[in-house]
Amino acid sequence: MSTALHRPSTDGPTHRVRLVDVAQATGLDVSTVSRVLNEDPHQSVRAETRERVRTTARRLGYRPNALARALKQARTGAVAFVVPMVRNPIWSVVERGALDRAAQRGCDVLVVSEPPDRPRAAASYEPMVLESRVDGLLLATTRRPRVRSGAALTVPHVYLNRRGPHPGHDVVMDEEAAIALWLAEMARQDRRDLVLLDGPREVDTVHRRATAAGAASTASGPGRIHRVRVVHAEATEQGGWQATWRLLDAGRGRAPEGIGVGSLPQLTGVVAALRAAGVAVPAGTALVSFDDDAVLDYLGVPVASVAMPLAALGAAGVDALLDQVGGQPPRDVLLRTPMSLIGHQPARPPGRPTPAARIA
Amino acid sequence: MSTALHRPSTDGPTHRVRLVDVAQATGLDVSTVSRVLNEDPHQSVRAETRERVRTTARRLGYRPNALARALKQARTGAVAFVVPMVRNPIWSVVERGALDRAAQRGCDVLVVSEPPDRPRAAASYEPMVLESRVDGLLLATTRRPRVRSGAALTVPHVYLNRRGPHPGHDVVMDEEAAIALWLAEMARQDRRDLVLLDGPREVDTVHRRATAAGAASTASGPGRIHRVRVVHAEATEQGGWQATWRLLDAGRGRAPEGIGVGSLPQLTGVVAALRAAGVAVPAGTALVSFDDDAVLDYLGVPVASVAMPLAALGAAGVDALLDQVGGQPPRDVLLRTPMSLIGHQPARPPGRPTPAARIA
DNA sequence: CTGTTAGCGCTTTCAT
DNA sequence: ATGAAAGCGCTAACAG
Repeated sequence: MSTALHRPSTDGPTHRVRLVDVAQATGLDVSTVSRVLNEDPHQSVRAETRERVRTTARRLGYRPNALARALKQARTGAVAFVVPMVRNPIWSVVERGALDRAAQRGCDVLVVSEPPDRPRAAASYEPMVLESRVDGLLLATTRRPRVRSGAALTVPHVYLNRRGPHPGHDVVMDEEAAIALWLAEMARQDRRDLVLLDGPREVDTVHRRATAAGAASTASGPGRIHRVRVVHAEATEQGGWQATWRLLDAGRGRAPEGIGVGSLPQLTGVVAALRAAGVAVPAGTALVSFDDDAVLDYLGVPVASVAMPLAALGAAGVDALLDQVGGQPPRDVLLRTPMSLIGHQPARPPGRPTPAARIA
Repeated sequence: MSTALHRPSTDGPTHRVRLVDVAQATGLDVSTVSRVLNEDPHQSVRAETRERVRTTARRLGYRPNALARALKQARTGAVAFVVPMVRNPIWSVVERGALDRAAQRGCDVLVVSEPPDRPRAAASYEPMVLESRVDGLLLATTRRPRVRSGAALTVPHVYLNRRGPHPGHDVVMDEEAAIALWLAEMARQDRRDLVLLDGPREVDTVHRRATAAGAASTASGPGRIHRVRVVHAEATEQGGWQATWRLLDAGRGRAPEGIGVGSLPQLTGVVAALRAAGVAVPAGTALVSFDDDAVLDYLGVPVASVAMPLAALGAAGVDALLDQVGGQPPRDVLLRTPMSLIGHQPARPPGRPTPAARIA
């Protein structure tokens, strides 16, 4: 009794409230209650009844059992988003875009993180669908899906930010345009000895950027880039650090006039190495990051970045996947969102005159 | 026919394989098949039958329907891990620890990311359990659970790395010990003017570190720290940057002898500010991070870090939660894993003599 | 050792 | 406008 005093009238349910409980409380049949609560379009229910059901359900704190509903409807209303568990912050932006779009479309997203040291084949996630845990797969696996890796997946799926072994399931951004943007800016600055420093070739985005950069390198001519070397390294601070030193050694201390960097952790390593080697940025070497992030303002040197449409990528992936789940034939998606090069100046001490103000 | 030629004999199922399909194929009853496949301890099934079932199930590619099983057993075998969607990489380590332990205990983890700009109350995740999506909640919400925020959750749950409004549900690390470790080292180096630069007070870990630091500050005496100021700022690069400049302004250019930094993004901002201000690290100001990460080797200056038992935290959270789900009474957990202070020297150019080698 | 049966909570067709 | 009943795929108590 003393405890009861402290409890609200809508008491925490010892056993969960089921549809039948609502039916009982209102004196109606479960089917009627179900129709009301699901706002069945074919319904013809008296407004008074409808109100009574709604009120009672709310009072009892009724929550539909997702399991039973999914079992009956043969659809879970959820998709899995397989994402590499990396320190690179870009994925949280993609995830955010996917979550928001999925919420709009009344669907849950289960994020499945894949440890990079234990990469799994895309097919190993198929059981999640076969076991009715989710309706489809949004695949951004660490390991690049190999063309010859056997049969296509038999469940609804989309490869996000990478191309799968078979056409019709890829949602990707325009990496070639990103490379072109970088090269155009370098050409404008009359920088001709360039390096693309990126992750392992096995990553599909890297592969596409490297191919685009290589093609640009061979297509020399008036006003064209003369030389773009592609360097692969681990997508870590250490990878960027070591690769930069290798470049400096190979150039006998002469740094490339421009480096495009494929990932944020690598960029940290590159900046550290150039600073340690005494290379001026951007005077000696101009840096461009293919990821955009708040940290770019705090590297101590000016860098530019290509702002890729990451949130749109996540949203497009959800759209493509849910369309497949809904029975539409799969299709490839190339995001053509216009991109731009963003300059990042090192942050300035607050409350102090900026250089511009000083001049004025 | 031409397509059939290219398909393996274990064809992709147009309709999923159910238990009844396996039963039919073996000529047995579904209950028998179920017993075999679940390795029912009470089972007494002929070894030959058992083998036949297993073989057939594998051949047909049978996968149990998780929905039906969970519905019947009134248990999903999954827990939700609510984690702030932040750029701080520590959470991926916690997550990893949780995932591994959950896998050991035959349980799935659904990661639910909470956008920091849309913080939600812990109670808003209760429906996930009431709707039978998961069996329990591992809560690392952005917003600190307030003591007066109403009734306790009625479902199995654990607050991870923060304390909840009611005792018995907290799994936390020893933040006080971390602060003590830092202060002891500063005392050893005879540094007496110290600052703890940390996140917003609303974050429980911050609250506990700030309290511990404040207590140490008042307890002065022979060999004790004389002064520890606590400064709160956003847990971003910008937060660390701005707070550092405020400190420098307040000290008329004199930097604190030591700064303890609560989060990695803040540390980046602090290092950038000290570099811009020309403060020598560690000679003028010694930096200690309460997060450990690979990036610490690439900041260009020596820093130390307190290695917190993050993976163990995730594992302990899963243990505590699954015990609750299993019917045991909830309990608080304080991780007493011994911690140590780790020194990070800036990375050195590869293939060049280290200072030690140069001396030798 | 194996089969029969009931039922988890819900949706949906059909009947009234 | 509402109720009755079947059934989603599985497990577990009970029969044989």
